[in-house]
Amino acid sequence: MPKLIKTGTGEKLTRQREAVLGVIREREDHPTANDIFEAARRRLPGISYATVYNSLRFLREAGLVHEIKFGDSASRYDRETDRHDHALCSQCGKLVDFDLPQAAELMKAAARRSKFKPESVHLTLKGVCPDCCA
Amino acid sequence: MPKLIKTGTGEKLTRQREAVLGVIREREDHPTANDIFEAARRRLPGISYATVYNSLRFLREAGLVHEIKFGDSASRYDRETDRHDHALCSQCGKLVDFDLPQAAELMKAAARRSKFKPESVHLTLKGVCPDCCA
DNA sequence: TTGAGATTTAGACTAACTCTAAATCATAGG
DNA sequence: CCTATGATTTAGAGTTAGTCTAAATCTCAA
Repeated sequence: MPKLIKTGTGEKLTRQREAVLGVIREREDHPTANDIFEAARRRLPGISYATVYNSLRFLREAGLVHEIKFGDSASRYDRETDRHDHALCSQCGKLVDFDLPQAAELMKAAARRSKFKPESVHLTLKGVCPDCCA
Repeated sequence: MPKLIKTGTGEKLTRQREAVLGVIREREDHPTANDIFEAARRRLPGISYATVYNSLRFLREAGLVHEIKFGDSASRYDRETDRHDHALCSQCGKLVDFDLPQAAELMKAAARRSKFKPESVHLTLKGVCPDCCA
């Protein structure tokens, strides 16, 4: 069902990789590698920690999952692979996806200012989420 | 000379903290904690690794330095404490500061989309720096 | 001069990965 | 059906960046 973008010899969507992808796809939130390891172990009891990391790298390079790195603590993984931005709640730590429609112009403006040849932009909003505001 | 923003009992700009601040202030680039440790040791030979980290936390909380965390590898420190954005070269890894004048509106737009009460925005451009472009 | 609190120090510890080498698996050729 | 070649997985050791701890040292007001 999932289309592999990545080609090259011997890069298959194995049982383990499928389990990891399944875990990420069925979750609404943004699990860490460790969360994924625990959930994947429920589907495939023998799966190892290293394999989860290997699978995450494979899936990321294949464009099937998106890795979010804030410097704080562990990377989080996201089933949403289209370009988008993140809002991080300063109270509860919740991470929410959103998309800024003006992203393309934004990238151009940032490129003009920095003199870089642009490849991608990512915006992070820090603030208080609706739940914590209430 | 540096104004302490942070007050509260017993939070002094000690010799060690001043050395750390001095290292950051005299550099054009964005050193890691380890770079800072090595440079600070040249000024204050006995300074310990832990003290550099303690000082960096102190200086950050006092608003005297800015910490940049990309998920990749170590945090970097920046003498520029005003709000600004970063461009990261995908070829050579160089990190450059720039400022987007429309940041305030941007924050509002992001807040609208995400429904968060905004506190700060940060934008990261990935691309190729002028040196690598040439 | 003293002593209470702040700060520094060395080094142990931790979290989050990454690496390694041996075992296992998948499959194309015989 | 066998086999062997390369890809993949595994357990566990290693690494990196940073935090913690407890003892030593410093500072300064009383």
